[in-house]
Order: sequence, then structure tokens, then C-alpha cells
Amino acid sequence: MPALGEIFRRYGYEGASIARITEETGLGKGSLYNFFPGGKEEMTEAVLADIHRWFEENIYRPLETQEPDAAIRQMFEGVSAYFQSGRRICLVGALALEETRNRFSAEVAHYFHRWLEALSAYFRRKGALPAQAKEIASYMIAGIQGAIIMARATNDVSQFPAILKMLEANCDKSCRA
Amino acid sequence: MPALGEIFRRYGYEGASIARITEETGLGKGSLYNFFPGGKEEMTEAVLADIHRWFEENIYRPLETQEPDAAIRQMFEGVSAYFQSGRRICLVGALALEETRNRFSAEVAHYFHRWLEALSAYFRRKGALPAQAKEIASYMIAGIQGAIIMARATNDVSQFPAILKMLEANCDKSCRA
DNA sequence: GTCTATACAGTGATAGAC
DNA sequence: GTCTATCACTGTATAGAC
Repeated sequence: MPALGEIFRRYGYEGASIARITEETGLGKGSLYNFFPGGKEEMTEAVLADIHRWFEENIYRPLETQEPDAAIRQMFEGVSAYFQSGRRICLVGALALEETRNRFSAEVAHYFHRWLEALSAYFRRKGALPAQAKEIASYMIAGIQGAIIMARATNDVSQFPAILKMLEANCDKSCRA
Repeated sequence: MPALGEIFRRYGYEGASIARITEETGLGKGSLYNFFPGGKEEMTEAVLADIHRWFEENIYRPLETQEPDAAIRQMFEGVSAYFQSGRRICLVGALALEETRNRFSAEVAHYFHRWLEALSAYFRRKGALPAQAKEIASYMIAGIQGAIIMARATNDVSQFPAILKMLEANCDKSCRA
């Protein structure tokens, strides 16, 4: 399952052909369609669900339950580790851009709304007004997504941690304001 | 040519089939291959070159030649208009994510490096140290790219101008510091 | 220059042997 | 459960008529 996710990340939805999937997973076509009768679409949904589970457990929930300072640090550390400092792309963000005929728009929207919700709660706990909290949260998530693009586009991984560091610093500033 | 770009933006590189291109441009296959003997790859390169020309003229050059305050305002206004407040995606950013076997990585890198260069120059003119200027520039471009993702992913166009507004405000703050 | 017809590799998907 | 063989279809690309 993680292997499946990696293939979609590398080649995108359209680029991840069944042939490539059989090749990299070692499973035959028959096996794949036995596991996922719905084909590639079902595989993608399973991968997205898997990703959502991971973020729920490692990012969203800690953001809501842990003590604020630890919570936000864990988010930045977790995200940085997950995206391997920008070497690994965000599959959900990529799907949002290609938007393969809106097939997964519900899952994509859910992922980002949930992240927005958890991060907004953090900023509210730090004393921000609800409307402001949501704006800052949106700004932060956008920055993370953009950091991945910058790192990939310029072939310079150092861009990712540099941007995340500035985001985190901006986090503190917004909270104190 | 603008139509061609729009098709790539809508469907991505892999999703933009020749059939769809003939359909939406009204040109037959023969005509397309007459204009672009290299096929889809050559079409993409032509579109990327066209995009680069537009940014060079409307974003990069004004950033470098105009009076600083007007320059940065024109960048944010130009970018906002170009991406239609997040309704339209950045083809170059999308290619950076899918990275269709690194076929266009040179063009993609060039686009972002040129933008970084022009924006860094602006921050230097506003008094930032060279290293800082480049970091802030990278941060800003990442924010813009991320804003597109957020607007698309959440199906909420208002995210885009909200994030750009915060970026622009942060611009001023960075300059005064 | 543009269109129609077509070549042929590659796509997702299914059926049947083991 | 897994693999092999094969299906119908779509993909890019080319050749030739107008």
C-alpha cells in the first residue's frame, strides 16, 4: 500500500499505468484486480484513505490534543519528515492541480478542510479570532504546498526547510500579534 | 496558442490527448503535426516558452525596472489576474509536481529561477541582504503556488486573494525589518 | 495547409489455467 | 490467490488525398 502511494506520487494518476504498478509491486494484473475490482480509481481512493489516516493520527490529532507549542512543532517536523524535505510530493496537492475530471475532488477537499480545521483550532487556542485563525491556517498550508513545488522545480531541496522555517517563525509572530 | 496552454492546464500533460486537442482547437491531427512535428512534447515546449515570454514582460521586467513599490504591486496584481484568482492553475508548477519523466525540468527550473532572480533583486533594492532576499523571494513564490493549490483543493476561490494579501503584507514587514 | 484514413504500441480490464 | 493470455479501446504518430 505504501508502495502504491509512491507510484502515484512519482508518475501522477494518468502516468501510473497498470503495467508500471505490476512492475513495481511485483503483483500480476489478476492479483491487483482481485484486490481492487474498481481498478486504478479504487487503488487511488485506498491510497488517499491511507494518507488521510496517517495525517489524522500524526498531524491533525496531535494539533488538537497536545499542548500548543509542542503541537505546532510536531506538525512542522512531521510534515518535513513525511515529504522528505520536498523530495517527496504531496499526492493530494498534485491531484488538486491535475484534477482528473474531478474524480477525487471530494477526497481532496476533505483532506485540506480537515487540515484547515485542526490548524485553525491551534491558532484559536493561541488567542486568534476565528476568522483570522482560519486565514492564517490557510496561509500556512499553502506555504507548505508551495515549498514542495519550489524544491522540486528548482532541484534544490534546501528550499523546503528554508521556507518551512520562515513559516514557523511567521506562526509565532501571528500568535503574539 | 493560448488555447493550447489552456488545454494543458485543464487536463495536465498526460491527460491532454491529441484527440482532445484537435477537438478544442478545431484543427485536424495533420495540421497539428504540421505546426509541431515533435508532437505533444514540442507543443508543450512552445506553450512553456509562450508563458515565459508573458512573465518576462509582465512580471520579471517590471520587477527589475520599475520603482519598487509599484513593481511589487504590479507583480501581485499581475499574478492574481493571470491565475484568475486561483481558478486557473500554474502549468509550470503543475509540471514540477508531475514531472513527466523530467522531460521539461530544464524549462521548469528556468521559469522559477528567473522569477527568483527578479524578485530577489527587488528585495535587495529594498535593503535586504542577498542571502535573505533570495530566501524571502522563494517564500513568496511558494506562497503564490500554494495559494493556487488551496483555492483549487477547497473549491473556494476566496482563498487565493486572502493568501496573496497576507503575502503582500508580509512583504512590507520583511522590507521594514 | 488542412483533412481523412490508418498504423501500431500502449491502455485498463477480464477470463481461465495453475 | 496469483499469473498468463487476450480483449476492446485509446494513445501518438504518419501517409496520402484534396
